[in-house]
Amino acid sequence: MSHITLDDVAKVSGFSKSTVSRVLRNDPNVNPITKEKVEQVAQRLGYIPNIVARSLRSKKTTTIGVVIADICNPFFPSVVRGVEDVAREKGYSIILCNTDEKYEREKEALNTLIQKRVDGLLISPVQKKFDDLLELRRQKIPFVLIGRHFDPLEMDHIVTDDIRGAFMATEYLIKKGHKKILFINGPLYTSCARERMAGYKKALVENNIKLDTKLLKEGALKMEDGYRVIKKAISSKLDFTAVFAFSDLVAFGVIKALKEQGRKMPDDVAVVGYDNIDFGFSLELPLTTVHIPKYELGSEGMKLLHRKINEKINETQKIVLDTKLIIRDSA
Amino acid sequence: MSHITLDDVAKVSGFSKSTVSRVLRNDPNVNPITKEKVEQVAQRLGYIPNIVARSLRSKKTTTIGVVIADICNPFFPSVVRGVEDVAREKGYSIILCNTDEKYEREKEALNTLIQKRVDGLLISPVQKKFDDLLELRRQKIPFVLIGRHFDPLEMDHIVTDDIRGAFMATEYLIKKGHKKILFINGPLYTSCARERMAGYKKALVENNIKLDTKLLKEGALKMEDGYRVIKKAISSKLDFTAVFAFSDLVAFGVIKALKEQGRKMPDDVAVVGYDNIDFGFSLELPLTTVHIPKYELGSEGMKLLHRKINEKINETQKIVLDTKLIIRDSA
DNA sequence: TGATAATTTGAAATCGATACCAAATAAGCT
DNA sequence: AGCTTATTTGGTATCGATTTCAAATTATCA
Repeated sequence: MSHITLDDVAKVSGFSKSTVSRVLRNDPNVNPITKEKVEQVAQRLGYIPNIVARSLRSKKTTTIGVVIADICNPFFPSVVRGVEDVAREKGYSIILCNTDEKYEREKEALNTLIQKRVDGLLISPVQKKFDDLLELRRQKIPFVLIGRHFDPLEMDHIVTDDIRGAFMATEYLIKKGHKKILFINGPLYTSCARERMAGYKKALVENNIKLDTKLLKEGALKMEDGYRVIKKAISSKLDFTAVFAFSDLVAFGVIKALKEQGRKMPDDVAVVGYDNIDFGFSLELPLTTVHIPKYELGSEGMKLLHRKINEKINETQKIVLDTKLIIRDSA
Repeated sequence: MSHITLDDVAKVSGFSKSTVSRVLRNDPNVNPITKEKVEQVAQRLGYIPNIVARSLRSKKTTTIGVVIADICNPFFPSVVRGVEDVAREKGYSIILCNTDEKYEREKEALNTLIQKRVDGLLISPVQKKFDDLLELRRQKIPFVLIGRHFDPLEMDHIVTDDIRGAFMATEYLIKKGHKKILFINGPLYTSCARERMAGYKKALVENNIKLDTKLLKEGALKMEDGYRVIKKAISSKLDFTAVFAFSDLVAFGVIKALKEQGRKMPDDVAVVGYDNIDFGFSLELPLTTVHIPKYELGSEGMKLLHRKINEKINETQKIVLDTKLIIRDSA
């Protein structure tokens, strides 16, 4: 006795495979009495449906792929949690893949996910290239981008209003009297870095502050990056009174470097982060930051994906969630 | 043209399905010249193997289930990352499920994972009941418990030495002169809470300190729990000079409450946490804590699972990883 | 009551691969 | 050359469900 199959249930209950299948799928076209009988037999035999077989025939796996940079980046757990909650509710499981911000890894992940025939994908794309995404489109596999988007490519996505987020952060610093705001931005191949740059510049322009390109740094993703930039800035005597960091993680590095250099926060240097990750509040000086609705990014993204999978929506859906400034003590 | 199948590749290349299948699986029993030809055709047609079909026949899905309490609990991302890295390397994908520490959710998760025919499971069990795990065993599905274990049940697991961890933490506090150490433990249905309790008591005994049950609290899992316990302890004038918390998360709550009550750390009250999560260092006063090798818990757990799946190991494997005390400033 | 429609059931084909065994071909050796 | 063995290939059954379409049964109503 290897495993009880639908066949076994059919034989024992005396009904056909078709009928048994209908019962187990809760197909309404079946006599309640029959249903009852079949269910009892299934129960008694300890029948466990084989979803692999079902998937092969029905061409649905009730599984979706979630491709992110790194679950250890405190930005992502909430996103993934949002996805999983909605996915579970709708009957999907999620396969999680980390790319470490490497295009090749993203491509590999998408490949196996395609081969495993996931019903759809939620992707926080690396954005160094996008051939792999075009391939998804060619395969007609529904997918939704999370947190980043490719502007001219007309792909479904859910993002946050980063122009506004960066604008608010920068303007807040300006209103506090800062004119020399060091902007440690992320890699410019990401849409969010480009948009935050736009927000930063917009705030400067509207407040008649001339852009100083020496105050623009890019490519920061991790704590070390923030740390390194500050160390270098200080050793090269760069003049700045405030720092706007690409992420809270980067801001943490900034704060660490500042502390080591004996610069006081927020008096010597004001610091504003981005993301509003947990524990940003538990710093020596709670971090002022721009809040991103991370959970909603995931949950709403999954809802959109679900619609994409089940309804035939042709137009590209673009969702933009609001950001908001969280004022605490670091600026 | 819906999708290119192995059949199509066979027809176009002129070889049989069997041969084509062998080529695509890298079976060595095939003429290199044939292999070359078939691969070219597959490439040209844009053939994408259907792993669902393969899984049905081969009874292997190259997918494993990962069941944890909550990816948003900062303890888990590293664990999951460790799992995923090794899994990917060995050719597996991971399906992630959150249980929120609820038995019913765990049971549901295991059910769908069984139905999806995962090759194995990594589980951080809720431990309120374990019928679902016995069912896994009955189904002969390999699984490894992570971070928690059921002592008399002889199940494979990978855990940390929590008796020693709690012992070290407690003894450290004692050596610092503390005699009244409030122990805010986790729920006693978890093996780790019970072991930490044992470590705590052992340290007291070895140092001739009488156990005061009023200093024992249990059931704490989240920040709020730590916060609440301290508030209540202080309002009821409980006498303590140190706190040993079940987790860093709980310790954060403790610290918050302490701060609100105007008690200084570490002079009025010393605090020690557990887990050594990221950002524990970035507190006002960096947190003294017990380090758990989270990544290794995941990666080694996955390695063990892989062996369990591929070799027929009958004896139960129990792995115990070392904990270590991280001395910082909070105690 | 008899014709028609609705409900319920079943038989067979199918999803796309792998497994198993047999056949064909090539290689090795006395 | 002739026989044995190794290598390579092919045919068919199979994994375990769903789908499609037809048949049987029951219900509806003039």
